[in-house]
Amino acid sequence: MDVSTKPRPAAPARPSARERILAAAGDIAHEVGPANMSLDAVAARAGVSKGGLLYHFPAKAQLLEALIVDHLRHFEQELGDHRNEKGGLANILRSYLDVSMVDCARKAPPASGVLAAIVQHPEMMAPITRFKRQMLDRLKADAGEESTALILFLAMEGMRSMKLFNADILSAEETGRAVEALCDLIDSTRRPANPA
Amino acid sequence: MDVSTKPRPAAPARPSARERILAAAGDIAHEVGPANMSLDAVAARAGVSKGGLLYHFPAKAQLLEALIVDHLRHFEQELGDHRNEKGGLANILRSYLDVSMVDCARKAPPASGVLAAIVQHPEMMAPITRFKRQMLDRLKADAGEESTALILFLAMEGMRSMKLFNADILSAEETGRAVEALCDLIDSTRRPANPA
DNA sequence: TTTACTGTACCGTCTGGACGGTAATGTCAA
DNA sequence: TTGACATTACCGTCCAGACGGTACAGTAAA
Repeated sequence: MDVSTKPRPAAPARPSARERILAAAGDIAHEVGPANMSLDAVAARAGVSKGGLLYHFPAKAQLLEALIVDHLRHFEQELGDHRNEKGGLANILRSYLDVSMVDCARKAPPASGVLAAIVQHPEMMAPITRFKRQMLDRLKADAGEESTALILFLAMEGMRSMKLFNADILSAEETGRAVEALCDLIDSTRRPANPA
Repeated sequence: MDVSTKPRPAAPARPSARERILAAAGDIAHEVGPANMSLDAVAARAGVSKGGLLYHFPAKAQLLEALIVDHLRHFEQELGDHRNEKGGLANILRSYLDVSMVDCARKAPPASGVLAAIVQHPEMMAPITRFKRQMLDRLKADAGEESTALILFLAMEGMRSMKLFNADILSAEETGRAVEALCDLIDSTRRPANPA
């Protein structure tokens, strides 16, 4: 009953302004289109003044870059978590597939933020391209056959792009069957677990 | 020697203003980023005054829409041509694969125009989504196994998205091997040619 | 006369971002 | 203990420039 235990009456344990801004940027980009994301709108959505926003991100480009960095780090994090859960036994192909699909099942906003960054500053695609190239190399290293890694990678890029554009083309059933087929592909070309 | 045979001294058989504008839009979108495509820049690149541009496309949204319609019609056209070349014998899966890959091998600008449209007016994604859904249905109808159609579709979406973002992730060799693998997949699950 | 533009001038709106506050919270010497 | 200053984390306003779009007078070919 005593409200005084919570010094701040509203918003218990509210995320930091920075996090709120990043999340708001994704939301706004998703709502008005990635090309039309204005700082005013982001600030308002984040519950921050424009001055406050510019304190955390002195230029729009820096906000956009943060969106990308965040996204990449988040994916890498989830990939690591997934592999640890499986005790490091699962091969990367499967982890990559699972994490990508979980990512795609999420709400669109975060991806829209990344899209906003890319279309406003095409050069920001570079770190993403690098990241994906490394990802592909990791897949190739662990795949029994190169073609398996390539097809899996391409299929996941396809999934991701459909999510990025909010294009719900595949039904849930089709998505499930596609994943199943990719699993079969991975397993059928799996190389001998350990040469020892 | 007589220049008077060509009434216009410069640019022999120059494409129509409309076509030039559409092409210029793609170029500009590619150069400055799909979000930063301004009408002034497009008009200048197309060698048309701003008034001239607005004569053909009274609003920016109409230019963007034309970019999408053009792109879709162009793809459909190429698909038809490809099938006719093969005397209608090639199954759609192969035609779709070939045409998609040719499309991806082209210079990026046209795709950037489409991207510009989508990110500025997300609702313009709808016709593209519809088109792709129909494409997928056609693939499914002709595939021996649904999973083949799904994987091929996803992989091509992946290819297309990498092109869209100018991300040259796969080497030419990898691309070739991926296509080969997809061909094998199509052939290995081909259903009996004709039940008659 | 119509079509297909050119060229210029202009308007209102939006946007990024610069800037000058300010309140709260340290930090530290006297 | 206190006053002086520094730092952090913002707020709110203002402005120059860019952009989409309008208006309109002119022109050259069909």
